Amino acid sequence: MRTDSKLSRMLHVLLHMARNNKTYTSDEIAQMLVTNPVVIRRTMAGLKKAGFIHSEKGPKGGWLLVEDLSKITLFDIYNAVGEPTIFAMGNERANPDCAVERVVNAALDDAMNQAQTILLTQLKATTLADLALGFDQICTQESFK
Amino acid sequence: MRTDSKLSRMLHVLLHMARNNKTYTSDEIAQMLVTNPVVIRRTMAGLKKAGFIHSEKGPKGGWLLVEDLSKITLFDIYNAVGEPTIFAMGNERANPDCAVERVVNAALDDAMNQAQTILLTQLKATTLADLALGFDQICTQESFK
DNA sequence: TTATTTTGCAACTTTTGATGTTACATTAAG
DNA sequence: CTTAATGTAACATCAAAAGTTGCAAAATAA
Repeated sequence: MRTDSKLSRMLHVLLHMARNNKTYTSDEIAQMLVTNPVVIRRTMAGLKKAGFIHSEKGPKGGWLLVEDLSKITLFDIYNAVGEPTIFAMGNERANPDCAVERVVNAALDDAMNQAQTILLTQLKATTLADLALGFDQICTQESFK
Repeated sequence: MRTDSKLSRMLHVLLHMARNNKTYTSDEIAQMLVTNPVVIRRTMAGLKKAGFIHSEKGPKGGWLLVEDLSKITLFDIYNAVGEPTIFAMGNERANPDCAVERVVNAALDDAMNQAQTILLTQLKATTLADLALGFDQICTQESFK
């Protein structure tokens, strides 16, 4: 499969939404991310369900950020987009008959669990406000580009 | 794509090879892993190049482990099978024009790099001998199964 | 030297999950 | 009522891992 970029993309979108504080249509966002508006709706549905954004149908409709950036962690977004699979490698079978394979599985699972814990801990420790701050430090003015 | 299981599979094979200390044909190994002998040859070619195993053509040929388990780490095998991609998620573009996206990328890269470091450190810290020992502790006798 | 067994490997096919696309229903503004 | 949006189902595409097929090369044994 391809690399899952839903988390990355949604962070990108949310930071833009926060900066410009306006409603965006799926088409605008799709152009920004160089993709399709349906993909945007599909992914942003999760953010809506989580209560971070709001959507409105009809003319003048679109998407609007309704939560404070400081209250949203990267982990929250990871969750909101469906907790995508983290690893591209892993064990062949979950519950093998072979005892040798079980030992191998346990070793790899252990290493991967440690890595996953670090990753999720990092995501939990970072808010969108942190990212916005980082942005302000490297760039004064920039719209969608 | 599917989850890469080359590391897992090769660990499984090598532990069996060490236990029984004989040559195995690709067909035997393929049956053990429930796959195709060509897939086995393809993957084990990396282990051969790394010097962990030896192969012999013709009748009485096959694969033989030629390195001490205590001298092979899980990381060595990870390398030998071509350093498979670790993460199934990640950034959309490597070098985006958009400054917001660069900030997002940096945050995710940082978290993922930390996780990767932990994972590889674990793999480096574990030898096949460690796994064999773990096996002996949970099982007295077991052949391919 | 010939038949057999086995690795080596190129070229293709299949599988699987993310992403992309099309079509149409629904809803709100004017 | 027309237009501009979201909501969603159904299907198409893409990419990477794994699986297959076919055949060359080499080694053994008769």
